[in-house]
Amino acid sequence: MENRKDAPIRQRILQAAGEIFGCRGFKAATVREICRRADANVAAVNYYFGGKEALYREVVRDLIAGTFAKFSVETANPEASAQERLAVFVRATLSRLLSPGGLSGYRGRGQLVARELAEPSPILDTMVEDFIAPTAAVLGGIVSDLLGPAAGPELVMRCQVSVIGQCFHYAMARPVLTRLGLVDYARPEIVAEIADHITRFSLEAMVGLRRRIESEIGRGAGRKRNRRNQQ
Amino acid sequence: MENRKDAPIRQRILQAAGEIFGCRGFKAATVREICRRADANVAAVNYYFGGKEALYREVVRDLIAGTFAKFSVETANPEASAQERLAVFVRATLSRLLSPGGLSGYRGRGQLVARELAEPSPILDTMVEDFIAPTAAVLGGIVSDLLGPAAGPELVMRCQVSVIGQCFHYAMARPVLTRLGLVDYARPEIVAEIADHITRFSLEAMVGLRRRIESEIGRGAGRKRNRRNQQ
Amino acid sequence: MENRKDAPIRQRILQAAGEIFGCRGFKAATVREICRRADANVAAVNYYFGGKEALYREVVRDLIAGTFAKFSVETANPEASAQERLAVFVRATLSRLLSPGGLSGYRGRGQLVARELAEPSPILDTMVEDFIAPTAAVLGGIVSDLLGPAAGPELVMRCQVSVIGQCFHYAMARPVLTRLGLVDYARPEIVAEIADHITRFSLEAMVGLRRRIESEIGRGAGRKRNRRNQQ
Amino acid sequence: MENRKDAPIRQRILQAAGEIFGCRGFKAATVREICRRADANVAAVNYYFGGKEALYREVVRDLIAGTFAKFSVETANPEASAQERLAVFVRATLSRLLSPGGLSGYRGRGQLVARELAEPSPILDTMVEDFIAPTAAVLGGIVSDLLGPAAGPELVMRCQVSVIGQCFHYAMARPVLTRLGLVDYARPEIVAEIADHITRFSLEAMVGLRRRIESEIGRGAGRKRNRRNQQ
DNA sequence: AATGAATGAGCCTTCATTCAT
DNA sequence: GATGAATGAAGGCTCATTCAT
Repeated sequence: MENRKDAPIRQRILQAAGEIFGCRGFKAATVREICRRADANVAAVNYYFGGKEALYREVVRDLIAGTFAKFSVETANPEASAQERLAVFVRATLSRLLSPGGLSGYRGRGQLVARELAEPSPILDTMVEDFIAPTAAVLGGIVSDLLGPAAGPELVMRCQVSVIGQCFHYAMARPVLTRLGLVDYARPEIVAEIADHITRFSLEAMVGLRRRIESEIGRGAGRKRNRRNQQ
Repeated sequence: MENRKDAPIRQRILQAAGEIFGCRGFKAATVREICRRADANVAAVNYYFGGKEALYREVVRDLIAGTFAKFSVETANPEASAQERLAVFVRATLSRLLSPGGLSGYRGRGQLVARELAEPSPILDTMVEDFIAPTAAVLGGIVSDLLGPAAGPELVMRCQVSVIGQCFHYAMARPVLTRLGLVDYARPEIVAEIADHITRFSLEAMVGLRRRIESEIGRGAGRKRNRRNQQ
Repeated sequence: MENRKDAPIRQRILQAAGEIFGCRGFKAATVREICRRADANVAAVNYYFGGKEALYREVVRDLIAGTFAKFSVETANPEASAQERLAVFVRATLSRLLSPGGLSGYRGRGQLVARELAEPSPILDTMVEDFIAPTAAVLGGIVSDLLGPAAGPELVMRCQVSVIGQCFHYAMARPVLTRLGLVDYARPEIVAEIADHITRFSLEAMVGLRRRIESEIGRGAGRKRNRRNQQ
Repeated sequence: MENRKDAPIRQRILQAAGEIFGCRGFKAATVREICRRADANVAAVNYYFGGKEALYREVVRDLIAGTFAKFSVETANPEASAQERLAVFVRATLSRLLSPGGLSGYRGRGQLVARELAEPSPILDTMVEDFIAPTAAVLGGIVSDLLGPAAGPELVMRCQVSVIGQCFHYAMARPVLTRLGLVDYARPEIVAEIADHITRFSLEAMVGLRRRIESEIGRGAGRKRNRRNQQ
C-alpha cells in the first residue's frame, strides 16, 4: 500500500524520507538510501526538493501538519465540561504521538519528531509557532478551568507541562519503556488505556490541587468556602 | 573551568565530546571538531579511546554513571514515609536531568541523553539495565506504597510513567518549553520549584486514585454504594 | 596510446592501476596516485570498482585472462609431436610473460604477476584454478610423452617445474638478470631466442633422462646390460 | 628459542622484522607489529636503526649475507669435476633458498627475498654486486666447463639462467607449486631430492647440447667426431 | 522533465616518527 | 640509554551534489 510504484515520485520520496530520517536521524540518513527505497534516481531529491535539508524540512512539516490536522485536540462541543475537554485533549495528543495514522504511523517516524523536539533546529521555531503553541493554548484553557480562578499562572503552566509530559513520555522514551517491560506498544487498545489513565491521573491531581488552593485561600481570607461550588 | 589547557588531554576530549555529541548527535559530530575544541590532535581520539564510537560510549557511560552517583533517588532514612520518598525521588531525578552537575550540566550534554533515550543504540541496553531499571524499581516501590495494596500492577506501572514522564519532559522538551515561555530554565530555583510541583501533583493524583480504588472495592465488597453518585 | 584522455575513464583507471600496482605492490600503491595518473577523480575507483581491493582483483584478472587468451600454449595440430608441442608451449609461456602484449606489456605490470605469484593473496587461488592449473596440465602431457611411459609421476612433476621455472625466471628475476648483463630485454628477438634455448635445453634433458630410465629398466628387467657403459 | 627475552633488543627486532617483512612486504608491515613481536618499545626501531626503511635494508642484508656465508656454492676441492661442482652449486643454491637455516629459514622470510628480487629497489644493486654476481660467476665457470670450449658466451649465459631458474622457481612460486600439488615442501628430504633432479636434468641437457654443438662443428669443419668422447 | 555519470569535500583511521623525560 | 605519549601526514572511502544529456 505504501510506496506504490505508480504514486508520484515526489510522494514516494517524501514517504521514504520519513522512514529513513526517522530511523537514522538527519545526518546518518543518506539520499541514496532514500532514493533506493523510493525507487527513484539519486538526483531526484535535489531535483524535486532542492537538497537533503530541504527534503527533511518538508518531511517534518508534512508529518506534523498532517498528524495535527487528523487528530483534533478540541471537542466538537465548545460547551463541554473541562473534564471532558481534557479527556479529548489527552486522547488526541496520544493519538498524534502513537496511533498508526500519527507521528509514529510507520516505522521510525515517531522518533523523527522525538529527535526534532530534543534538538533545536531552525525548523523547530516554525513548528512551535504553527502547531505546538495553539495546542498548548488549548490545554492552557482546560487546565485553567480545572484549577479554578484561584490558581496562579505559574501553577497553570506547571500543570500543563505535567499533562503533556505524561503523554510525550510514552512517545519519547518508547525504547526504554519497552525494554523495562512497562508498556506493551503492540496491543491495539494501548492508546486508549494510556489516555484514560493520564486523564484520570491528571484530573485527580488538579481537582486535589484546586481543593487545596481554595481551602488555603479560604483559611487565609476568612470563611468564603462557598467558592468551592463555582468552577 | 571548561577546556582548561592544563587539564589532561583525555579529560579535555571527554568534555568536548560530551558537548559536541550532545549538540550534533553521534553521526553528525566529527572527531575533528571534538579535537579542535579539546585543543588536541585529530589522532588523539583513536589514541586514547580507540575510535569515535568507543569515545561515544565512554562519554555516555561517564555522564550517566557520574550523574546517577551524584544524585541519589533514595532517602537516607529507609523508614521515611512514601510521600517523603517520592519528594526525594522527584527532586533527585530532576536534579539528574537539569542541575548543573547533571546530565545537562554543560551545553548540549542534556540533549545527548535525550537523543540516546529516543534512539535505541546498542549502548542503551546496558544503560537501561545498569542505571534505569534500578531507578525504576525504586519508584515502583514508592508508587506501590502510595496507591495501597488494592492497586493492580497495571496501575502502578502507569503511575510510574506519569511521575517519571513529568520529570523527563522538562529535560526532553527543553527547547520547546523555552520557546513557549512555559519554563525559565535560567532561574536557579527552577529545579526545586518544578520538583515541588511534580511531587504535589503526583501525590494529589495518587492519593485520589487510591481513595477511588478503595471506595470501589468497598462498594463491591460491602454497603457504601451511595458513594457512586459523588465524583 | 597510454592514458589517452579520450579513453573511457574506467579503462584509464584499469591501465594506471596495472602500472602502479605492479611498481609498488598492493599496499604501497595509493588510489590517489592511480587516479592522478588516470586523470580521474579520487572517488572514481570506488565508483567504478567498489574499492581499492576490488580494483586490484580486476586488474590481475584482466591481465592474466587477457594474456592467457592471447597466447595459446597448445598447437593447432593435436597430432603434433611432443617436441613440437613443447616448443609451442615454451614460446607461448615466454610470450605471456615477456612480450609487449603480455604480462609485462607495459611498465611494471610484469612485476604485478611476479608479486602475486610470490605472495599468496586470496585472488591467487582463483588464478591457479582457472589459468595456471590448465596450463600445468598441458605441460604435464607434453613432458609425460617426452619422458615415456617408464617415467614415474614424481619425475614428470619435477621436469614440469624445470621447464616452467626456466621460463619464469626470465620474468621474475628480470631486474637481476638485467643488472648481471645476462639478458638484454631490449632486443626484440629476445623472446624467440630464449624460447629456442629453453626448448632445446629441456628436450636434450628429457631425452637424456628417458634414455637413462629405459636403459635402467632394461638392465633390471632383461639382458641389455651392456647399455650401462654408454653414457 | 627464537625471540628469547634475554636476547639483545636489537637482535630481537631484527628477527621479528625478518618475519613480519617477509609475511607482509615492506609497506604492509608496521613497526608497531614488529616491536610488539620483539617485545620492544615502538620507538626502538627508530632508536636502533634510524627508521623503518633502514631496518628493512639491514634485515635483507643480514639475511642474504648470513645465508650466502652458510651455504657455499663451491666445493672444497678446486680440482673437482664440473659435474661434481654443479651438484654442489645446485644443492647450495637450493639450500640457500629453501632450507631452514636459509632465506626461508623461518616463516615468511623466503618471500622477502622473492619480493626483493622481483622489485628493483636501491638495495638490490648492492645485493647483486656483493652476492649474486660472484655466485653467477661460479656458475658461469661450471657451465662453461660443461659445455666445452665450442660453446659461445650466449649459450653459456642461457644455460646459467636455465640452471638458476630451475632452482629459484621452487622458492619464488612456492605458493603456486603448493596449490598445484607439484611440490610438498613439508618433507625434509625435499631439498636434496630437488637438487638431485635439477643437477641431473641440467647435466643431461648440457651434455646433450655439447654433443650437438661439437658434432655440428665437426660436421661443418670435417670429420672430427671423435671429440664426442672428450668432456 | 528527469537521469546517470562523475566529482570534490570531508570523514575516520592508521602509522612512522618525534620529543620530553 | 631508552621509552611512552603524542602528533602530522596521508590513506581509503562516503556522500550530497552537479551537469550534460
